[in-house]
Amino acid sequence: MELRQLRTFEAVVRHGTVTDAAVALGLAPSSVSEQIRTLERSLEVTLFDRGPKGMRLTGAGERMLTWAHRLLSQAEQARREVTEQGAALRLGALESIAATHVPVVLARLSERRPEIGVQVHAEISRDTLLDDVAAGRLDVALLLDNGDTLGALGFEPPTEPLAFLDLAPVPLALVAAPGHSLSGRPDLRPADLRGERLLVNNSPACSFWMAVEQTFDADIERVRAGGVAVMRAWAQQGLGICLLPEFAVATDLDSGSLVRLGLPTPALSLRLVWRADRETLPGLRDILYAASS
Amino acid sequence: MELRQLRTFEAVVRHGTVTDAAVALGLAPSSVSEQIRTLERSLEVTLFDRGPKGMRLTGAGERMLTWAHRLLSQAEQARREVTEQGAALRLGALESIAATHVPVVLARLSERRPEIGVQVHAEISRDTLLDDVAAGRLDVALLLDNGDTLGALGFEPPTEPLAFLDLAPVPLALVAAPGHSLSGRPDLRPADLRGERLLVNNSPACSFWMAVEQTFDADIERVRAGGVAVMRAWAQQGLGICLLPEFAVATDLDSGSLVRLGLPTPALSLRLVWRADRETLPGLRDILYAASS
DNA sequence: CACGTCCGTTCGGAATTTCCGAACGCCTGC
DNA sequence: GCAGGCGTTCGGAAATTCCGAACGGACGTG
Repeated sequence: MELRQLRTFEAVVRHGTVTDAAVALGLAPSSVSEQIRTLERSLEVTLFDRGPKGMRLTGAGERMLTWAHRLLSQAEQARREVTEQGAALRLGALESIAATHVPVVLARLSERRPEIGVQVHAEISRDTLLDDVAAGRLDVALLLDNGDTLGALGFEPPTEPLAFLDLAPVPLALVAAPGHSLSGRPDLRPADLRGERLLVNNSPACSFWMAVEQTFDADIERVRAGGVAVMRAWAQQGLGICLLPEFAVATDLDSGSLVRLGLPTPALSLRLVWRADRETLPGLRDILYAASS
Repeated sequence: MELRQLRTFEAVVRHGTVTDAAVALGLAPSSVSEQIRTLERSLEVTLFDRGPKGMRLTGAGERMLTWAHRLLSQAEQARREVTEQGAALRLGALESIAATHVPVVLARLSERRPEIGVQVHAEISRDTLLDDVAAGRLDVALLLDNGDTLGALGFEPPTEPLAFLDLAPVPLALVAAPGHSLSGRPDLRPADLRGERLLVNNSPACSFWMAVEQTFDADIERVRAGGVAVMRAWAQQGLGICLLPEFAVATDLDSGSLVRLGLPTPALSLRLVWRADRETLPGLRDILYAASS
């Protein structure tokens, strides 16, 4: 598997046919066809269903496309960073918060120290994120945690010395469909939820799931929904209740399509993490200063 | 910039010299040197300071190393995710043979290629089974047929190009109750059965019924029994004769509760079917090899 | 139903890339 | 001064990539 094949693969997906992709790539269709075949053989999977109207992705092809985008994008980022001599600070964030919280941090930093360049990397896995920080591949990471120690939410940080600073609280809300039997009751206790179905997302490693484990006993039924959007939708339809960050459900709470249940929930913190021995890194103290409230 | 160059680059960093990296990579030092030079030219940066003791990273090289690790690691993650989830071969079989023949095929495959995962789907209808193969929802199907072409038994295969391999014969036996007037007579002809009642099962689409149609004239009375078990029971009680796979009546023949009539019967074959254009499917050739006698 | 068009694939051959081995220059240590 | 170890250059071999021609399949049109 080489980047050249991924570019070809991605071009076939984008253009829909080997023939059009070949035109776009400046290659003959047979060359494109052969590259795809070679890639499939090296991976030992079929990436496309061939049809008279062109190429349709298989399930494996869908998964490959996600990776192809990422790898090609990062290869281009690599090229840019390596060739430009600017030492931008490399900030990693989980995809779950990259869209919502990273722009706020960047805006604040840009306002106070506009000369500091920041390069953002979205990661799927917190472990990978922290490993990248520990190994020096990222300068800082932005993630959700709570408590006084790194990992108090329930995950195991790497053994390398990591320091952190909490930038902002991230309140959570336990929400349910309008008219839910528990809505309107203040001072709920976890025991009051006995018999409820608690929607959780895909992964026990997710911050929200960990927050659920901090809040509720194991005997409350967990139902795996997909991501945050699915959880919200199911909650709206009365299929269960769920614990989500307030920012994710603020609109629904305002419009009445969801109601907040009166159970105290743990707050998460937006936490910046870096290697403790890297505080001499140019710009790090600046970002710490600039990014905090 | 290609992944192969990044692997070479990373090896030079790890081993410290072009010469040692070449040994590790199984290449000549000149090949390694040229790959590094080519990479540097494509990025338009110098990645190493050359010295008498080997290669030392420049600043750009340090930055490149971070990316090289990430890209190579993610390429490997991509490979694993794309191939693993697709690795299970989807095998469909009719329920009528799922219990009797599929375990044999799976056991044989597991013995020879234990790393190939198979996901079994039992189907009720052969048409559905073959449609699933034609449409790519199943990788292979296991069914009963005979003759040199798909469908020679009497069914109509889909129009998509399907290939097949016969794995094993499935002999049939024409059986009747002990003491039947035709028992003990060798060299029976179909005409000898005039006046007999021929037990058949529920569906003309069933392989056994189709085998009956291949063997007997339409003027021999058909009596619909239920499934194989019901047919066997009725034959034992002298309610008719029936044509069943030997494996289904072996015990009765041994114990004498049924007797075999001396009429040559067509043999069925246990047939593996797949899309002809899917032979690049990982594991398919392996399963073809492993599953055949 | 025949034909034309568009699709992807195969295959032999040409073009290009990669690799190799030999030769070389540079630097260091003895 | 010399030997050893390093990386580089270069001509040639080997491997890979690409091309064009030919083919078969599917679909749409008359």
